[in-house]
Amino acid sequence: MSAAPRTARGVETRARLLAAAERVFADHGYHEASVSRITDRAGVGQGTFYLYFDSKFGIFNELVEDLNHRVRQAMSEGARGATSRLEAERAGFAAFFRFTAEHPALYRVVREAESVSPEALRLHYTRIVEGYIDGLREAAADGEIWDIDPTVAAWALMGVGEMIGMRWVLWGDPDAAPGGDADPTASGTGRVPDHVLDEMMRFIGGALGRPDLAQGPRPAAEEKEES
Amino acid sequence: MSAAPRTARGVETRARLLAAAERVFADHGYHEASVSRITDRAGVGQGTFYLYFDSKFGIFNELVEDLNHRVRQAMSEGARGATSRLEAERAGFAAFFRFTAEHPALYRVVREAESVSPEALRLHYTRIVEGYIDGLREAAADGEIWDIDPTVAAWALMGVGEMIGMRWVLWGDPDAAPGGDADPTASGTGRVPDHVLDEMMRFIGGALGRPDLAQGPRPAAEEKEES
Amino acid sequence: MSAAPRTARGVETRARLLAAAERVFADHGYHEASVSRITDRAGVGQGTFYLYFDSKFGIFNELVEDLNHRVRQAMSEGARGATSRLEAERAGFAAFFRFTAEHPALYRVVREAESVSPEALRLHYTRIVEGYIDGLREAAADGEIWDIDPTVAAWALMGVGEMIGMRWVLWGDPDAAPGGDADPTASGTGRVPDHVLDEMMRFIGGALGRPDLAQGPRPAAEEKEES
Amino acid sequence: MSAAPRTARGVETRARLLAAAERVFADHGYHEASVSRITDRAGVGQGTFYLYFDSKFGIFNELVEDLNHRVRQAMSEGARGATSRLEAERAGFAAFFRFTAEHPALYRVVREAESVSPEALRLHYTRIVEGYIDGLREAAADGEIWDIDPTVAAWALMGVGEMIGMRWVLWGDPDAAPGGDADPTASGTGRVPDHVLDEMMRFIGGALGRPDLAQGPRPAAEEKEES
DNA sequence: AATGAATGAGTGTTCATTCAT
DNA sequence: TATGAATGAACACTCATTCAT
Repeated sequence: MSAAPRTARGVETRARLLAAAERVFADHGYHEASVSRITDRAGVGQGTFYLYFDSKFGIFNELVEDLNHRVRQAMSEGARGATSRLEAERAGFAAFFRFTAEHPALYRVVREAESVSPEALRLHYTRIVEGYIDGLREAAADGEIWDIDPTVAAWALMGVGEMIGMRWVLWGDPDAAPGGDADPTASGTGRVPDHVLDEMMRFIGGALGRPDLAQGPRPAAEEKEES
Repeated sequence: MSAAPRTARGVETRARLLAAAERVFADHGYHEASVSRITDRAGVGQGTFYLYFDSKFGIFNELVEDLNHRVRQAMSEGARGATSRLEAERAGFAAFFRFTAEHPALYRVVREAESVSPEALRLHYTRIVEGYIDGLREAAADGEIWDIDPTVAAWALMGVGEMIGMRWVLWGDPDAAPGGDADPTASGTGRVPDHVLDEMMRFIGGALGRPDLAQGPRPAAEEKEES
Repeated sequence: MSAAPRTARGVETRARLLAAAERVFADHGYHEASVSRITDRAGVGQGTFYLYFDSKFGIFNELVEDLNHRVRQAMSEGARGATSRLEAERAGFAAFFRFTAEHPALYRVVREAESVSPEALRLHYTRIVEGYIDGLREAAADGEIWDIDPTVAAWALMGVGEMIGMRWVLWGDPDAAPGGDADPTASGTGRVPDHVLDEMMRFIGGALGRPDLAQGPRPAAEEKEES
Repeated sequence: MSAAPRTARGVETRARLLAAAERVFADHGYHEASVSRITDRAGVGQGTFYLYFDSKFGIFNELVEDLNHRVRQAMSEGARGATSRLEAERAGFAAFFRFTAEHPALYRVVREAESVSPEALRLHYTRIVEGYIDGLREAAADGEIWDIDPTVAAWALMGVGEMIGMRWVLWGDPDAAPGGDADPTASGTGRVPDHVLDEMMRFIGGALGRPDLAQGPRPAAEEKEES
């Protein structure tokens, strides 16, 4: 049975194990990531692992929880300084992409959770979606967006962020073509180019019926509107 | 080394193995799915597997390829009978969700491919996205949508479909709440309620700047607002 | 149950299998050599193998037998044209080394036979040794050699030939040093340099007490010493 | 990855595994010797094996190395007490045969190494030969033997020892005839009869041109010296 | 005579977990 | 608190052999 650490040293060891797990899970995926690899990277003995975690499955769930907490915090912090709703929205996504770039484990771990711990997976997505729903409700109340069903819209937004992040952050090289001989796992992590972020925000703006996002940035759009 | 079957009996056996793999991978995920479970379900001996596939990894890749082919076919077939672009679009998504419901392996296998065979994963998404891109280019040329970057928009659409499908088809029960004691893996597969599909199409319509999609349904929404 | 071939085609097939086995056993050793590799190389189906041989073990024994027969024939043929006993002796060894170079399977198969078919191994060595014994008896009767025990001497001669052959024919490159990064299995097969053959004959000549062999060449060696 | 043991218990376990491997490889040959047979004999679990050795191949190489070390030590220790060169030489061979009798693995493992680990095989023979070469050089410098090429002579000596050892020590029963129904693998290990050792030393003595070895025992040899 | 499909026992190896120290 | 030794179940994969055609 694992237990909460009782000493400062214990706290430190536990944290080292969790950090090591994030790296190892991100690099190898859940099944290839052995407990011994985690303890090696953490610089502790194998037995020590079981002082703080019940099982490999246990640390996995805790890690998903932890990442979920941190990514949501990063998103709200990212949006905090914004002076307008528009800016805040964009800042939230940008923070999400930044977090993804720094913590590729977020993607790898979460996607693999589908088969490892579906429960944890649901919790992760649901929590983020709930944040979106709240924001959408507020915005709708302020008349800033259409009256689109906030739950559906929130899941759609989640999907947009996930795919754009996967494509541009995780896969990195914007010109990466499947079949290329570069090792896809090694493609490192990039960032979302400004252009892509712009277009994505236009997509979202239009979707939610925000004239400010969808049409403001683009005179070209107006021509079209007229046509 | 695996080889193509040379007799009718061999063709039959190979097909049985592939079908069994789809089921087993969907039920257990890649790593929990043992070759012997696949051969058991196919009703052949363990060694027979290796007459037709190089490895467990090999059949996995082939399965991803196969599902990719079939889902794209289902989508274009679903859209074929449509009389308007609008209808076609909606029919394509509906076909995707139907396929998902019948082949939950699509999700489970593809998502796990992130860590099993990233190359296959990229190929899968990229091929679908390419279909979207073509459609978007055409629509833009016909003046039906804004001049949004088709690549960005296509990935965003992919994300919308993926998340809506995951939420409503894969998780099934629309009211499913994480933490419920129902086994999430067993929650079976449902279908996307019409209301959700409607809202999703409005989301997409607005995103792409299609007044027909985005605004048509709005009056209905207004009633709701009033209620 | 295997059977002797009844048609010309069958004779041909059987011979092709035996030749393929020689190559495959030489290249891979007994255990790495699968029956299917043999049938592949012979260009026949797997089942065909069992028409002519009882088992993998069966063809192995037959091959050892076959090689034994051929190497002994090569040795006596090699010696046949010789005009003096000295020349004949040398020619016999030279023929042995030549055969070894052309049929590396002889070494590889025979040495591995230690653990595969000790019975076949004994038979192989014993037959060759018996040839030596006969020759030694004759020579002793003619007063050409000491009265050394012919059995002991014969086994010793066998060892000399085996090791010199292994070192210079099988390992090839005379300067090959273990630990070099060249693949030892690929070092191909060489031939015994004249100098080595000379020295070996002096060794044997002295051992058997043949002044002709042992001392004749010495003056040449002295030049070398002086140079 | 295997690691060196860090505790006394670990050292003990590792040694038990190596000893068990020697027995099992000797009894069954490399390929028939399963890791589980080794661990069974060592009285440890299967997994324990991989704490100390990388693979079955790894322990094989280590065993060859180990046996090589020990046989060379046995030979030089055997020769140490000798008061004359003659005695030392004979004692060295006798020690070699004794070691062979106690460690039949030496032969079985080394001969099989031809196909399992040619690199290890070469190293083994080369190291022993190098010892011979050194001895021959010294003897030549002291004028005790002819000026025969020491490398050729050393390999020849190696062969003599190997074959005599195989014939009399490994096959045991001096009258053993191939085709007898006794199981050849079970023929146990015998010792080289004095008579055989005597004759072998005469063979070698003559070969190297040592009057002390070749002629002492045998008046017949004197005729030759005169010629 | 010839074949290729089928088999299932057997092997090397990994790894989450336990436990004595 | 920490550890490394030990375990054994589990798995991917191979291959000699059989058999229906």
